[in-house]
Amino acid sequence: MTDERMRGQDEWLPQPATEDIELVKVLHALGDPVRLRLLSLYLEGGEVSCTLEGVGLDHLHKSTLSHHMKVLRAAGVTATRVAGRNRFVRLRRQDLDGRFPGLLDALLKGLEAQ
Amino acid sequence: MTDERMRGQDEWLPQPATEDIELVKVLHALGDPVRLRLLSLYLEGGEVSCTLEGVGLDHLHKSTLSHHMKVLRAAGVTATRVAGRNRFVRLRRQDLDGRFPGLLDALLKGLEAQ
DNA sequence: ATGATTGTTTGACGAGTATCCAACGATCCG
DNA sequence: CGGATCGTTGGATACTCGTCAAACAATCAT
Repeated sequence: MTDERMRGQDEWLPQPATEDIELVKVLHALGDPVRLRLLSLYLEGGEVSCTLEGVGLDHLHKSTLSHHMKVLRAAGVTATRVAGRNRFVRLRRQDLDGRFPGLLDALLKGLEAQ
Repeated sequence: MTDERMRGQDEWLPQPATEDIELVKVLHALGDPVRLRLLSLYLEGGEVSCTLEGVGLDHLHKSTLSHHMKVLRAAGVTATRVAGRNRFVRLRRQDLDGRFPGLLDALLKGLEAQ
């Protein structure tokens, strides 16, 4: 099932509907150093372009990062808006907070603590 | 580094010290259906024997479950006390709550919601 | 149009992992 | 002692996954 609420606004990459987000898939998606680093970027708020520089992920090939972003999107963690050549990624904070209350806040605190 | 606080009491299987518990390893350990099911058992409180019946994991070989329990222990999620032939597993709730405040609570709520 | 930019897709490869099975070690019980 | 119980370990196998490289598609700029 695909989320339909954003129809007619912009173009978005496919993502699971809110009610289809599964905890085990979210945890699996975040149980990787690269994707957890991406999460910490997204947690800072706003939209993030796929072009990443100086965030400690320069050693990775662009296709590798594209793969990781797809995993996060498929798990329901992020939403990706398509604007021309660019993709802007943001956290699905409202959806995640509604489905797993306190999870993102705990992860944010945990990431800061380390 | 190994946690030394429990010396002289009982025999425990090796586990990482509290300050060595890493968020990404915890998330990776829990990003698996079997281990997340185990977590939900441990979250109910008390110690749980390794003998599991009627909890929806009967289809797995005992060595497979032993492997999953080892992963949880190595990630710092659980502690295992050895008493004779038996092993009693419990959550390291205090350690995890101290290191990642709110994480276990959010996971518990998330598991109940599903 | 031509070329540069941005990101995805596909294939390949090595590393990791989930599972079962068999064997083992340790422990408890007659 | 001898057998049963509880759990771990090692090997084998199939599958998943992280990474890179090359090709591709779409868009923007000149």
